[in-house]
Amino acid sequence: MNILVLDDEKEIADLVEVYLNNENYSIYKFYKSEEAMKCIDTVKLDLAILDVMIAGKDGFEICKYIREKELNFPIIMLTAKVEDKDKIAGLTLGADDYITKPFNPLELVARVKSALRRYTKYNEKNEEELIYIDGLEIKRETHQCLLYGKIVELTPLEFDILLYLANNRGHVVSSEELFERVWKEKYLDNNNTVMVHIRRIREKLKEDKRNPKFIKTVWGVGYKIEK
Amino acid sequence: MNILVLDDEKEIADLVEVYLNNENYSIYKFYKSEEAMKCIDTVKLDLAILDVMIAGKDGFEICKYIREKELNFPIIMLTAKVEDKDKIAGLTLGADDYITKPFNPLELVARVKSALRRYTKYNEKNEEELIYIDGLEIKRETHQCLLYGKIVELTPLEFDILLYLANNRGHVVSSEELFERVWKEKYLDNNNTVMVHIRRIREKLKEDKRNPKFIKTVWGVGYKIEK
DNA sequence: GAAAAATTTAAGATTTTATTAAGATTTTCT
DNA sequence: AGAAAATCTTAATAAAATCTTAAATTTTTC
Repeated sequence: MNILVLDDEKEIADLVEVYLNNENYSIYKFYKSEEAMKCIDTVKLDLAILDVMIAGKDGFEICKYIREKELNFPIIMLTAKVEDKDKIAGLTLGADDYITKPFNPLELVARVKSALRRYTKYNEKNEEELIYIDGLEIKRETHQCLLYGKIVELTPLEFDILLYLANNRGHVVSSEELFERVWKEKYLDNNNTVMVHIRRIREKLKEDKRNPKFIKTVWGVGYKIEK
Repeated sequence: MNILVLDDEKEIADLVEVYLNNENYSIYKFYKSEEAMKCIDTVKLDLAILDVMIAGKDGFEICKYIREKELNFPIIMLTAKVEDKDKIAGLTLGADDYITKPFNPLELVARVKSALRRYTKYNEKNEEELIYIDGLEIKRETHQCLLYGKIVELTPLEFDILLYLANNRGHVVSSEELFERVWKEKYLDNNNTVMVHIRRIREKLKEDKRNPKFIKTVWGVGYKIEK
């Protein structure tokens, strides 16, 4: 697997290289966007990790450039931690995933693997634009959710939580994992906000309290949606 | 759990020590990086808390040194308050988490716990996905257990116990070992809680009381699952 | 058959999850 | 910008499930 890494902070690019090399990926590492562009044109890449803020062409532009060549190419963006989530959302538009600095290298590795898996899967079948689970439709693109054909109005966080569970159906997801994936922040103790959201989602999905059909509780572990 | 604390501000190192001691961690506290390095070489540590700015070798270098020895070792960095978040990103590179001074000691404790949790989880990851024993399926990821294709509802401790026995199938495991591995606490005398759990597992696995098929009693020694 | 070890039982303690509602924050609308 | 509406977080309480304990019982060993 060939992975492009672009970051003008040398330390970060180097670190990423070390960790990904360790997983036996081939790394094409650049500190300047011009060089990266050249690489994009000449090498058969499998994934790109781009710093959003970079001199010259920024990550966003490069992302666009790659997407023009291949629509579903997996791209992970690196961003500095910013309070304004919308700003991040805007900047990382078009990326498959983004990671805020400073990040745990292991998390990066995990996400790289996940993005590659998704990509491979996509090229085999069609990446699930629409998830259908027993009467429940979740449309990723339009951020819509239908229950037996009727629209269920979910708030943004509710939608993200449901989507994450649905994407991982068959697996148990802990509150901690859910929080860190959806909120993209560290989970600290005594935080039952995930639980409250789960409750609201269940309510909106008209779940039977005693025996929920979609989101099941796995005691002591987390939540899951059955396969 | 052994935790290394390195900060040249004596007050801070001492404060961290007090709070972590209170959580029953063993603290190796140093004000100078040279001494800390010696400790790293000689003690089996579980986590390191490093001040970024420190005379001699700085936190970043020590971090690198530790990572060379063990790639995924959990490291938390302490940094002075800096406006530029990118700068922090660079400085704390390679750490799993960072905390800016001044910090709330309770938050530090929470982050320490979180980092240790993640580390333990990571180390558990590289085990068998699915264990199949003569009609019994144990799925680690989904925390599910099937008996002849039918779901057996196990509680968290029950699942962990069964998994431990299954991972060590062919070997006899004493109650004491089971307790210390599953509960991660010291086993004290007159403690038959393991036994009670074994009983409930056997019940759920529909074991023949006289001649259990899965979990066998090895008299005077412990329990085992045949290979 | 007696002693040691293992099992069973069930009640009370503890932990985890669910619910609720109020207050804080963010977004939308004018 | 300011008000209104929607959304999110927090904290307190309730409910449910699980875990521990201790005593009574059975099984195994010698």
